[in-house]
Formats: sequence, C-alpha cells, structure tokens
Amino acid sequence: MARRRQAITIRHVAADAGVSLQTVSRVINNEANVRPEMKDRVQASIDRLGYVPSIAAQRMSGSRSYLILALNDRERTIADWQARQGTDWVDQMLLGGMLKCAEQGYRLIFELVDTHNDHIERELLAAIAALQPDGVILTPPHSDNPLIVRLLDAQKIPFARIGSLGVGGGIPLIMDDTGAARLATERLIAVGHRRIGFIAGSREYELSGWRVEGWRAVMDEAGFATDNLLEHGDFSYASGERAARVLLGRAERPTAIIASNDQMSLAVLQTARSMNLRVPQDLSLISFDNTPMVRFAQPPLTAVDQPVAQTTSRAVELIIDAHGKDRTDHAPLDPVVVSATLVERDSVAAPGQP
Amino acid sequence: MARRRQAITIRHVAADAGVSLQTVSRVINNEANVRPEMKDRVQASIDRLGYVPSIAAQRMSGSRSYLILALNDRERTIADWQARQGTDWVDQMLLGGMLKCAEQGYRLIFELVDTHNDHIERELLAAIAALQPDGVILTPPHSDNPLIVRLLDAQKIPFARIGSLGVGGGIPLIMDDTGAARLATERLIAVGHRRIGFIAGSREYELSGWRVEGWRAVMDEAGFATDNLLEHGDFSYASGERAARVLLGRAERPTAIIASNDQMSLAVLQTARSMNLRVPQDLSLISFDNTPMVRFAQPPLTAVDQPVAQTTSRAVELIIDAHGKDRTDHAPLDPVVVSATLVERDSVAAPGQP
DNA sequence: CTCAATTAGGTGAACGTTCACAATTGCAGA
DNA sequence: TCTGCAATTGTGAACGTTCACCTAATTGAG
Repeated sequence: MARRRQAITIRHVAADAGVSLQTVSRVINNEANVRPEMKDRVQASIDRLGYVPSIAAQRMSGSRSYLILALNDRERTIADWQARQGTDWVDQMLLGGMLKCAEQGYRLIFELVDTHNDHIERELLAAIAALQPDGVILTPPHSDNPLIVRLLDAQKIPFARIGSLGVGGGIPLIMDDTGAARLATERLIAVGHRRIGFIAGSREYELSGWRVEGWRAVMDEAGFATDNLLEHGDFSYASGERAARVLLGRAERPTAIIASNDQMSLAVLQTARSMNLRVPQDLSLISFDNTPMVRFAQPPLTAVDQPVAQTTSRAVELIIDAHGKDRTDHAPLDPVVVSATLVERDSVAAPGQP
Repeated sequence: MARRRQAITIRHVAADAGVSLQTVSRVINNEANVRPEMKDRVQASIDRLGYVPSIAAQRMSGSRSYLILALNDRERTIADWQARQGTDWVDQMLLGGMLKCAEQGYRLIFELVDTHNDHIERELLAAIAALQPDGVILTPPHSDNPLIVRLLDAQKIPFARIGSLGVGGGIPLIMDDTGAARLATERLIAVGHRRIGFIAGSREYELSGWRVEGWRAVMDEAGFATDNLLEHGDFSYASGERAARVLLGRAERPTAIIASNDQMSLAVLQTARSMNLRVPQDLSLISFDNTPMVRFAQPPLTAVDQPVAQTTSRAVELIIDAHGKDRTDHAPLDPVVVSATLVERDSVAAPGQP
C-alpha cells in the first residue's frame, strides 16, 4: 500500500491563510494573544480545507495525546462476558466516559488488566509508554490496588479511582455505597421487615464492605439483630445460590434479602422459587446494580441504581481538568460522591404474619 | 506539570546494545537481515530497560498507528443505553474486537457516529485524520451506508463491514441471518406449528430483510401460508408490543412467534401475558440475540445466538492482515460467513389443539 | 580468482506538531 | 519625542520512530 500521508497538514493551512505554523497552532489550541481577525482568517482556512490536527504529531511534540486509558478487571470482565451474564457495568462506564471524551475531543481507550498478576506493573507501564495517555481511569478492584496507585502517582499521570476513597493519591470518585445500602435497608424496614438478610460481594472490592456497613448501621439504629443474617458471595450467580440456600435454610429465616449485585439477586430469586417461597409474599428482595436483566425477571426486581455512567463521565472531566496542574502538595483530595437511587418494582412487600 | 518525556527511547536501547537506531527498529518490527546474535543482544537491552515503542512516533514516521476504529450507531446505542435496555451487542462486539487487538498489540477505539447526518463524511474524515487508524470496523446500519463505504474505499483504509454483503468494497463479514431465521422456523415446525408469526426489525438494517427471507423460505418449503403473519418493528420494546398486539389480535392467531431481537421478544411475552396467553402452552416464542435478559425472563426464552464477538474478532484479524496489501483489483471479496446457533430454553412447546 | 549478487548494518532526512525564544508592532506615560 | 512594556507574530529546534539510501562484508558461480 502506498505510504499514506496526512492529506492536509498545518503547513497547508498556514500557507492558505498566509501566516506562520505557530499562529495556526495557537488558533487550534485556542491560545491567547491572537488578534480576532487573524483568528477568524485562520479558522476560515481550517474549515475550508477540512484540516484536523494529527494527535500523533501533537503527542510527539510534547503536548497532549488526547487519549484516556480506562482500566478494567480482565478476569471478571471476561468471565461475565463468556458466561453471557451481562457486563452492563462495562457498558455503562464505557459509554459515560466515551461520550464525555467525545465532547472534549478526547478518546477513551478501554484496557483489560489482571489484578492478580505479578506483571501488572510492567503491563501498565507498557500501555502508558505506548499510548502516553493524558489520564487513567481505575475501576474496582484496580482502584483499591496500591501498586497501581503508587505507579501512577510516580508517573505523575492524572488518574481517577472509581469506587475508592482518597487515601493514596489520584482523584477519588465514589458512588455512595454505604448510602445506597442504607436506602435499601430503610425501605424494607419501612414496609415492616425486621429480619433482613444481606449478601455481600467480594472482599477484595472495598465497596463490598461499605455496603455491609450501610445495612448494619440501619439495622443497629432500628435495634434489629444482624446475627446469622450476613453471607459473603463473590458477585457470581453460583455464589448467590450458595448464600441464598444458607440464609433461607435457617430456622429463623429472613423475611427479606438484599444482595450486592443483580446476578446474586437473580440466584436468590431462583433459589426461593425452588424452595416454594413466593417473592414478594414470602420473601422480599432488593438488588444492586439495576442491569436490564432484573427488569424482566418475574417479578421485576426492586433495585438500587448506581450512576455508573455519570461517575465515569465526571472522572473524565476531572482528569481533563487536572491535566497541566502539577499537584505536588499531595494532600489527598476529597472524594467526589455520587449518590444512588432506589428503583421500585415488584419484589418488595410487607412480611407475612409469622 | 513538568513536560513529560518518554522515559526510555529507541536511542537508549541503541546505546545500551551498542548498535544503531535502525537496527533496534528492525528488531522491534521483526524484520529480516538481522543476525540472530545481534537480535538477541538488542532484545536483551529492550527487556532490561523495559522499552516500549511510542505508537505516536511510529505513526509519525509513516508506519502503523496500531489503532483500529470501530464505528457504531450513535442514535441507537445512546437510546438503548439511556433506557437501560441493555446494549449487550456493544459489549460483545467490543470485547471480541478488543481481545483480538490486545493479542496483536493493537488497540480498538470505539466511536459513535450518526448515520442520519449530513456531516457524517466530515465526522468520519476528522476521526481518520486525527487518529490515522490502520483499519475501520463498520457495524449495521453503517455497514449498509454507501457514503461511508465509498469514503473508506477512497482513503484506502482497510475496513470490515459486519452484517453486509460484499457489494461495494471492504471486507464483508456476515452472520448468517437467513440461516439463523431458518433455524428458528424449522425448530417450530418440527414441534408442530403451522401458523408462525414473524416480527421483523428496522428496514434500514439489511439483516432485517435476510431474517424475513429465512423465515419465509422455510414456510414456503413446508407449504404453510405467511399471509397476515409478518409485522415490522424497529427493534424497540414499544414496537414489539405494537406488533404483538396486531399478530395476537388476529382471528387466526399464530401459535408461535419469532421476533427479531430480545427487546421485541420480551414485549411479545408481556403482551401475551396481558392477553392471558400462556407461554409456551398457548404461544411459543423464539428470540434473536440471546442477551442476558432473556435467560431470566419467565419462562426463559429460547433464542438464536449470533457470534457477535467472534465476528468482530475475525474482523480485526482480517484488517490487520489486509494492512499493507494494496487491493487495487477491486473484485469484491467473498463474504466471511459466521453461523448462528439455537439456544433452547423453555419458551417453545407443541401447539395446543385448536 | 574475479565480479556480481546478497546480506548485515549504518546515516541523514522526514513525518506534523509544539516548545523556547526572538522579533516586531502598538501604545501609554514621561 | 522617546522609553518601556505588553501584545502579537515568526523562527528554528525538538519529539521518537521509520524510510530511502548507502557502505561494507560475505557468498557463490564461472
């Protein structure tokens, strides 16, 4: 194939407008100290010729790359995906980030990395060296990985940590997991439940702990016991089944269950059905995530909806903002908190009489 | 922020190994005419220093950009996403393409473009000028857009058209939509159905027509009438409801329905329920796409599964392959065909006696 | 043994943009 | 009128890699 050349370069524009390259560059980057008439003239040439700067050249000359790297957990993403269990989280974060990027002339590059991997540092450094991104977005469990955080801190690349507190650098963005769990628990108590079971997610995700906290706090405040009401899963359907069987097999069976994601919730629903328990008459159920699946379950599940897309979008904003500002003071930033909402459907009812 | 420089460049490696830049370049690109000992020495330096080439610089010097652009329909993607109706297709194609890219040292860049847009040419040209991708992947309905196809042909950028035939350039990859529809129809006939309704997708997607063809062909072969059994939707839930009401409201009601995607199928399920028709006893139902939603519907739906991820993965392969080969002969390529499978669940049964 | 062909490696320019700095212009104040 | 400073524009080098071309060494056929 013929060596493909950029059709229109800054040189063509400069010639067309009768100015120097630098002036065109200034117009492109919207810099100060260009006379309005000059700016208009250059802009007219740009429009007429259909000129678009090459991001490769921009990166080369030491400016931005207009690339933002979004890191996700390879293991879990691929597992979910192969099982066709729905990777809606990925969709949401991706689209939220991508739309904001597009708005600002950036591109989001999505990358899968193993957290449990000796080579993680090398992998990440390789990606950074190859792409030289202007920022990095971390999602759980990467957000909680001190190795990654230290590495990015050292590289002085702006990065956002979704789902983690501000300890250790970067821009922390958390969805209010504690508050979200409170919301669900309060709702169930309001309807009359006292024995509310909780199925937690993987321990390696910080947010798992926060959700438990929210539930426990509300239960404590209401004066309800939490003994034998907490089970741990790992976000998979199978682990949800296991947990549900334990919880529903107890002598003092809970009248309601909150599960930390949709897959585990659907497992609870299925397990309850197999035990001849009707939802919501015999068991109320609230889910986390609100992916499309739960809308079409029978009954449609009440679920906590976390604004994933909005969070990623905000992360992109903050990263672009941070670019150019050297944060040497190193005081941890206050986390940006985005709060959840409860989407009410048909899986919650008052508990039956004992 | 301090001007960030690439820590390790080809120059460091050359110095470390005691060779010229060009030799290092040859090793990186695995070119011929390097003595094995020399190659090993250079590779050792690369490994020791942790050198990774900058793709920006590689692109600058007229070589590859290691970037592949994947174009999706903005309108539909955003609509699905905002409605939280599941954009599993996006997930699937994205992950399939991304994993293959990662394997080959490429990156996939996901971009949303409006098909119904006067500026589409400009938008696309801008993306190409900015990124200078080594290839482009087109999905429906972009694959069917002659403007886009002509433009990419003119730019001599390798591109794959998913879901379209080979007319007009590029590498065509189709999922065998006709065959998939045949599969579903044959299954229903095998169980004893004769009046099988079909809900088609948007007319602007070529694949919509192919699916109808498959259904009609099998019905014709079996000698069953198709009058009053075809309705058109647009892939949305609402359009599925409309179509279902028409079909199920007829005097000679179909005993089975095939709907061209999951959202419309779920609408059929809901509509049937509201008319007191039981699935599968009173109405059998087969869906297209097999997204996670239908597994958790009640009953779980039998669905045609199209290997979207596999198709995108193959597209990436073919694009990387095509890079460097100037196809001037312009004979349309034979389409690569990937075939679908039927995932049997609980929404199909023999028709009740009339 | 000679000469052409092949192989292995090096050299300087080029890619398209921005950086650092220099040069020019315009204008206010003395 | 002159001085000084800010605003505006231009110039050459640099970024990290590959391309085109060149040189030297080696091979092999006659």
